Amino acid sequence: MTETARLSWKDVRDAIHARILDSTYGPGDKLPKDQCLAEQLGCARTTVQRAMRDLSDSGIVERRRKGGTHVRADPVTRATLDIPITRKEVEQKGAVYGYQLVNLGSLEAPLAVRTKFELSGPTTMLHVEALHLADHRPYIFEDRWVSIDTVPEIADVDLSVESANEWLVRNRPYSRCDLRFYAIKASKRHARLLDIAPDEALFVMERTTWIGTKPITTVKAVTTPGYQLLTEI
Amino acid sequence: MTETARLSWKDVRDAIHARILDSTYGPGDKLPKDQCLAEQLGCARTTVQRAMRDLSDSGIVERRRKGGTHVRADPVTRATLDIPITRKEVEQKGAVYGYQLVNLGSLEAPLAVRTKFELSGPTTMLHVEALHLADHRPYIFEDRWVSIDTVPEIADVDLSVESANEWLVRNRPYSRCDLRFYAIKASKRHARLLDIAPDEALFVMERTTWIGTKPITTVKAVTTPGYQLLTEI
DNA sequence: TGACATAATATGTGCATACATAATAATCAA
DNA sequence: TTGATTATTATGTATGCACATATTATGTCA
Repeated sequence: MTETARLSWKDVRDAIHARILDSTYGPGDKLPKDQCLAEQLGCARTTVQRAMRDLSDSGIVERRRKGGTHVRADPVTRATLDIPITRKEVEQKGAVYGYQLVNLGSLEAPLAVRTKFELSGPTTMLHVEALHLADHRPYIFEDRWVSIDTVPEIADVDLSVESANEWLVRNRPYSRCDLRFYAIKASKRHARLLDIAPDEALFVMERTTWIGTKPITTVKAVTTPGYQLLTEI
Repeated sequence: MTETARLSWKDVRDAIHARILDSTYGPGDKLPKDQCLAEQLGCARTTVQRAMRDLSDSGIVERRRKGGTHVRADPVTRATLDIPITRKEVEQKGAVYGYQLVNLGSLEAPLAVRTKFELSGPTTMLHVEALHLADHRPYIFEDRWVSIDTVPEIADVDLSVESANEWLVRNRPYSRCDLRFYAIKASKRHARLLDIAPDEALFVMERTTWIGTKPITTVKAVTTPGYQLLTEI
């Protein structure tokens, strides 16, 4: 009944977060310095530091050397997205995964692709179009360009059997990844491939990856109507 | 020329990451234990721990007590999304921000809303529809429900002047937030409000927030054609 | 006054150490 | 063989301390 267990950094984080939530410290306010909070709460400064890093990662506070710690004045909604391999995603839902190569060829990358990769000159790339199926129905149509320079081994992969999505993600780790999400109206070709009505609204996920400064792949994943992307809870 | 500067945890992280990238350790492989890596690299275990936590947060490795550290067998694309206040987003683009209240009323929350909040009984909530403008053109249409129980002060806010988006985010921090993204076909009402053609494909962001277990607000932000959501670089 | 060097300061990092915790492996009883 | 108990082990956490680094505040000189 005298001393309870020592404080964990999560306790400290929650204590500080609670003070922000109950407006003890409002948006833009400066928080006491680590050392001070450590004394107030009865722990080491290292523990406060650990807690603060978490709050900072979550976008709740901002820290600057010498400047101190402030509650973010313009809060942002910060979330972490996990995009799994499509096969895993389908299996996760309890559906049967299927894969179907639609089109494959080595050709000049269009300007849009070169722009994504920040390439200037003309470049030949591998173009792969494929369907991912869930329970034998179209699920996602992927339109992919792969850098032959960076990933020459892709030529030896039988893309009619194994999806480029899976092979690349397993064999070609990346060091940089850009994502973008938007909506498009289904073209006639999309409608035919995905077996839906034309003019349907489709959710699109675009992903571009590099290893160092060298481009690996860029893929446009066109989902079927009803598809939703959720954040982790 | 004997001893260089001591290793930073970022150096250690990059060294380990490099070994994963060059397939010294492939997907699913077990990594040496922290202590061992610390000796190999010439630093304290704490430093390896710090590096490993970062790799773990990035989804590159998985760690389990006693089980050790493994390179993720099923890599996921993990990214952090920042969704700012809409006004800030518009101003960031160098456009003039505008706001326009479309509809306001206190009424019975529909089932879809109650489901999102995991509420069982009938509940009266504040329903707010508003337009965010960029350079005097419609930018985002927001369809929002606010819990009057949790946020009674919302009744005193003049929502014809200040957006609920901004007031809530500044005055009502949340402890939990769910996000979902998808595409819809513009209804006639959407078309009229957003000044676009009907049947256009629109990108939608839905956000639901709680404080503890108490619901705060759920909002469906319907964007105009061409809108793209990007990850941070 | 303004430019530039200098001091002060809050956060960031590295390390040694001790102990906590979770998950596995080993052990032993029934 | 099975099932419960116990030991082992790799990661996780807390602490004190010293020093690094970035940034602000101060002071100095032209």
